[in-house]
Amino acid sequence: MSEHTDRRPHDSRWDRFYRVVDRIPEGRVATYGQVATLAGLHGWARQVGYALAALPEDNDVPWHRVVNARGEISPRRGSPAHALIQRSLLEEEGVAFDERGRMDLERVRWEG
DNA sequence: CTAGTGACTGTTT
DNA sequence: AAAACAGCCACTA
Repeated sequence: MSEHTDRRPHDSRWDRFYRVVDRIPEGRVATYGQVATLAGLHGWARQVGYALAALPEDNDVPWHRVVNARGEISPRRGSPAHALIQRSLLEEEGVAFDERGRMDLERVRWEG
């Protein structure tokens, strides 16, 4: 992000995550823990979710390519609709889901 | 400062 | 294999 807008405290921190998410290729996914580790912050998986939840609607970050370690889309408490949108976006990129709503991480996971 | 919360994860039931 | 537990860390009120 811009060096001039670092005044918001979380931006500099969360930007580390956004940077990593931004590198996930189309048709691939990464787990929250993976994003945290690649950002050099092992163990901050929960914060990755928190950071993504704080994204504005008009963002360029491929937030939909981040899933949980079970290979499924993490359920939202507030808006279930967003999870459905995420699944649609992934399916558009060719990511397949089984009848239980899970994807094959071995196959679609981005290794970074 | 304490307590509650969450788009998490690895371990144990 | 699914659910429950217990760590986990920053943000908010």
